[in-house]
Amino acid sequence: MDTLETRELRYFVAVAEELHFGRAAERLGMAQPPLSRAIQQLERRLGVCLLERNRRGVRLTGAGEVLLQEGRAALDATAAAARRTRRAGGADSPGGPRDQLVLAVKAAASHDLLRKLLDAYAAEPGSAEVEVLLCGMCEQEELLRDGRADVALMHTPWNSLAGFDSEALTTEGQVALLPAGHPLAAREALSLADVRDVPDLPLARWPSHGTYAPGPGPEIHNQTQLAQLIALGRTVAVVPDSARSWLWAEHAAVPLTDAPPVVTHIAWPVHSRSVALAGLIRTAARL
Amino acid sequence: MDTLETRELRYFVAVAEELHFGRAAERLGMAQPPLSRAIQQLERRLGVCLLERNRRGVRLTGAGEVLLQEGRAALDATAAAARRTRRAGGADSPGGPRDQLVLAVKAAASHDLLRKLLDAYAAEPGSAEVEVLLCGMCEQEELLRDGRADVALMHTPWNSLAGFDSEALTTEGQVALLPAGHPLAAREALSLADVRDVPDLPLARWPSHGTYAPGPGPEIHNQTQLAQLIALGRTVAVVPDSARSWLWAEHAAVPLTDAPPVVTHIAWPVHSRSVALAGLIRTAARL
DNA sequence: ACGCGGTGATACCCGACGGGTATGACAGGG
DNA sequence: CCCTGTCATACCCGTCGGGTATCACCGCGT
Repeated sequence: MDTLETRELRYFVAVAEELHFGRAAERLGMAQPPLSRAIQQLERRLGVCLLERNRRGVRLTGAGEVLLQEGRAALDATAAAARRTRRAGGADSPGGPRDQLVLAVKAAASHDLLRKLLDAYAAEPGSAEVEVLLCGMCEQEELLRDGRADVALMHTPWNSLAGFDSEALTTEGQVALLPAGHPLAAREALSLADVRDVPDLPLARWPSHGTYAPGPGPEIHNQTQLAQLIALGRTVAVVPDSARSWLWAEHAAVPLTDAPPVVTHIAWPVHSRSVALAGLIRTAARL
Repeated sequence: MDTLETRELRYFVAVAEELHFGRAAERLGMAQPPLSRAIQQLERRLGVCLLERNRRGVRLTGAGEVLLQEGRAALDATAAAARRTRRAGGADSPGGPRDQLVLAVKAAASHDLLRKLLDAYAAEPGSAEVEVLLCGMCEQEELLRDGRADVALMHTPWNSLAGFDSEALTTEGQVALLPAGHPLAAREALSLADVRDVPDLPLARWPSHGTYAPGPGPEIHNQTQLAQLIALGRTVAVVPDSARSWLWAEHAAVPLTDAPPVVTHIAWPVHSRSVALAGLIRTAARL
């Protein structure tokens, strides 16, 4: 009577994201009429109007917004349950598959910290196998939530630690990454204001949870692209100190006096009770 | 093919908790054979053995433990989605039902703080209606997770703030609560060691997430019971300073020098995006 | 003004599957 | 030894989820 099925949540999230029954049905691999009916049944069962159907397309009501948010979280949780259970399968029988940990790391970030962590953990007696899952800019949180990863390296202020347990590992400052020939590249230090309004060098824009803030600068998708755009003199970026390890000859890095420090954390889902995970965290904390 | 239905999770959690198909089926309001079949299907779909069936009862495998843990979380998340959506229903239409917040508080704890908070918030312009949900010793976390509450007052070190956003409100010391006539009641201050091994007064035991640690003292379920047992000279307890507001004449409170301080937090689920909630938190932070 | 395209809703049918009842296989205890 | 209690199997049935065909409605073009 009052318990939502994951099927219903999947359907509703698809419709709420597409705002179009036909496209949502296609995405779900089904026909449109049963999808319409399913959403109507869902609305009846909840006793709530979720969608506002104007003859031209669909809009979310307030309750719909809530269900989109909460439904995504619930779907993540069930997906995580399935994945983690599958991975734990057989691990109880002695001689079964070794413990395995999936560690999510932003590609090209914290490279030497990561190497040190992996080396130190591998040297521990009884350590599990660690699979490194290199991901995009802000995906670690999603990967942890839906069970594709067990543990992640995260970087405040870009990642949010909300909803996870975490331990801070290192703190570093930030530098401005400029084309080597640029006048500002000769300075000893810069402030954020200096790099924000350079007329010929618009500040690069990083995605924040899949969307880009508006602005004049180019939209950055990965580190290679950023490096090239800077080398070409098209943009300037604010990056952590450790980025110096991948500087090109055409790059210059100038310390920033007032940029917020970047803290690298190791983070994991609350209530994780795996000995392998505990060992990795202990190793990380000792670095 | 790989997406768990909430029905399957409900069934498995019931079996895993009862460790008995018959009782689980009864609890679920269904017959035992379809339940057996559903669990078998679940195991086949996950490709994992979840239960070890000895002819006498059932035991969880390692994978089963994982699914019990993760499945509970997933069920909480879907229940929360349903509840919060229902509560948000109609709130979007102007003139619809007022915003409502459910605040979970341990019964008899932080009484004056709660009163101040409610008064201050009610005085705010545009404040929502606040329903106070008085709960047992450690239920706030569950209430927040499954959507029965929107926000809670929690007390470290008893409650865990893991998985929630929170803000610290007040810190207080702890006192030993003794029968008025007891020799220790005359002391100016006590240490934890003093109250731990009083031969004639075993330390009362509080439940921690539903279970009691072993020990000689009585198992406490609520504040009234504790007060009476102390007055009867049967036990001694360690409680926050603010408990002084409900002391009886037969009680004596003696400060403890080395007890961990009790911090009262206001906590809420991560990603909450309600203006009413934000207002309540802001009010609390200003107290 | 009229027809056309595109939206979501309705009508109807069918097969899958979730659930019930009856029964079986098997172990432990009086 | 049978009786009790456990979970698994066999079989039946009704519900309901999904597909196809179609409708009702609106905006827009000519």
